[in-house]
Amino acid sequence: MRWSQSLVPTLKEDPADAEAVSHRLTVRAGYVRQLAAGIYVYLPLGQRVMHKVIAIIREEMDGIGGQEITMPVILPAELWQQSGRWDTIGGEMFRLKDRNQRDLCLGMTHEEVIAWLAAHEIRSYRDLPQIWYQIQTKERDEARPKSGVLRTREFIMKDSYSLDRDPAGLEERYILHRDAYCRIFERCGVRYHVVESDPGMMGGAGSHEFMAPSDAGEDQVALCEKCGYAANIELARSRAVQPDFPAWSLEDVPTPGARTIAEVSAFLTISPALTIKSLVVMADAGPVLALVRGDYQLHEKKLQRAIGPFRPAHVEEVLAATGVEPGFVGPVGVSVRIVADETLRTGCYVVGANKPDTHLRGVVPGQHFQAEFADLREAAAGDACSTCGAPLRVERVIEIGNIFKLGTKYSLPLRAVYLAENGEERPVVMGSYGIGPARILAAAIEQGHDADGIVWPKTIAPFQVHLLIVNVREEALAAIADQLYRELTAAGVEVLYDDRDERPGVKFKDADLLGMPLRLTVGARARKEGLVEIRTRKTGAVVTVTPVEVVGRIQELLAGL
RNA sequence: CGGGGCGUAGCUUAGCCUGGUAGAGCGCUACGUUCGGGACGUAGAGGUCGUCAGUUCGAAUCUGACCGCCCCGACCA
Repeated sequence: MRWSQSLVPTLKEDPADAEAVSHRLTVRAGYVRQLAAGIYVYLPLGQRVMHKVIAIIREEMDGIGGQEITMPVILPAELWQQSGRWDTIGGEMFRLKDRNQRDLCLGMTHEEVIAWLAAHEIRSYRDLPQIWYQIQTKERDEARPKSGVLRTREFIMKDSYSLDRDPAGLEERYILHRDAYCRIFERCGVRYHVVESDPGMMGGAGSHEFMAPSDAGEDQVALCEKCGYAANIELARSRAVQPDFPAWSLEDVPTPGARTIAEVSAFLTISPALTIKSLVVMADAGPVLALVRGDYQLHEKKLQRAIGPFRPAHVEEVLAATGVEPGFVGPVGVSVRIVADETLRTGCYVVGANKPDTHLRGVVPGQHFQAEFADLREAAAGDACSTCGAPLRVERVIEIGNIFKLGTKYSLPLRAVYLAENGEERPVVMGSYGIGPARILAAAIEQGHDADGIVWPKTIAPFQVHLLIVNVREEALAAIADQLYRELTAAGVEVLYDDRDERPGVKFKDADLLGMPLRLTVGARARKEGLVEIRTRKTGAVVTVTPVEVVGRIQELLAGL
């Protein structure tokens, strides 16, 4: 591709509204433009990256027997009413009416359509198993689009769905997908972890997420280096390291003005691990007191699993439930439901005394108050792995793929059933599997960049070679560069040919910014000594070769990347 | 949805507090010089200062409403 005839609008300065590295670089290097919050145009270079990622995904999906189809973006409400998700999914679903006032929505995922299709077309156990997939635009009215192409309201997704006779079949299809996903992310050159995850609104019996380590990520995972345990922090299990508990006897201690755990532990000069954090929340059935050890964070999803939907209590509600303002609330002597984190089964703690400016020291759970116990705390770095005991690491990540065992959650309401060998009618057992190509693009940049710009993995770079002619007006140079462009292209190497009439500095800066794996420079040395330079973007290593050697050396260098 | 910030030329922005007809750098056009790490000169084009209403003799500037964008949180594939 000749740059002089292409749309590659690079910017000298960072766009004012971009913060994440991948956001800044995709905009500056001319890969994308933002049309509205969470809505993007892919320019030619961005489009080429997406094509490459998608081609890899398609190969691997076809490789496990996937059959590509395309489902509609506009969907009738009835399907979603049948599965129940018309009501359970909130503002995230774009909804509209047609000219006859019929309810429609824009597709955010396609389990319902797949179940509908299966209900119509699958009749016998002989028709199973099946893997159907599509690579198509999804629409989700995200509450908060952010970080460029990482979280958008419209995005391409590869979603696939497996149909099986029974859970054993689902397990097979699930493993096939897991392994295919590993190959996809490896081929795309992104680092990732496979972690246990929360099925969330998808429902079902189990799920994993594919997580690319990056500071720009929205999720966190807990990892055990020793035994390989890996889980989203939303459900990660771990064992707290127990402090040495002093032999306190039960007594009130004055703590004037000390409300937060930090203030109380500093005032009493004790470790936060010797305190209990008491939080009042309002559940459907009324107030609940949730307890975690002072040095831990309450994980709201875990609490929700334990008590159902809730919200933080207002000050008046805290007063009504405990008789004291937030800051001095504790579990002793209150009459509300108490749910405590597992960590608190043993020990001796300082808690709020439910009296102003007072805490209670020497509280022993089970003796001074009764509680239900559940896993409520967020796993933290340094916790012991619940499987092997080694210390856990916590890492920030970008979710680039996920796999769900759905079971019969959608096949039952949508009547996707088949006739078994023995004549029995049975529900199809489903799985669903997603990958976000744009997140692979962004994760690759987050993981591969330096101060000068992007450093693409060769497999998803828009071009392998950035051919740079230092001065297009020198005919001798132009002749050499044109010739190299033709030869490389003929040899099947993808070349971005910077044939613009720009000064060398501009071209070098842009080459670094765009991030192609190899840069081929035709400049003064070509004129004087008949030599051209090949520079590896990642390492900066330069080799000097004669023009006739170029194609061979380029292929060699690419093979080595 | 709650909190914070910001909307001035294609991009990055000054001016706003203290009202008096809008400025810079980059980019763009033309010509000349220059040509291996974001050159220089000369001459140009380009702005309903987000929108609407109000205050005022006069509003980019003050007030209100609305719209849009970013960040934190909530929510969530």
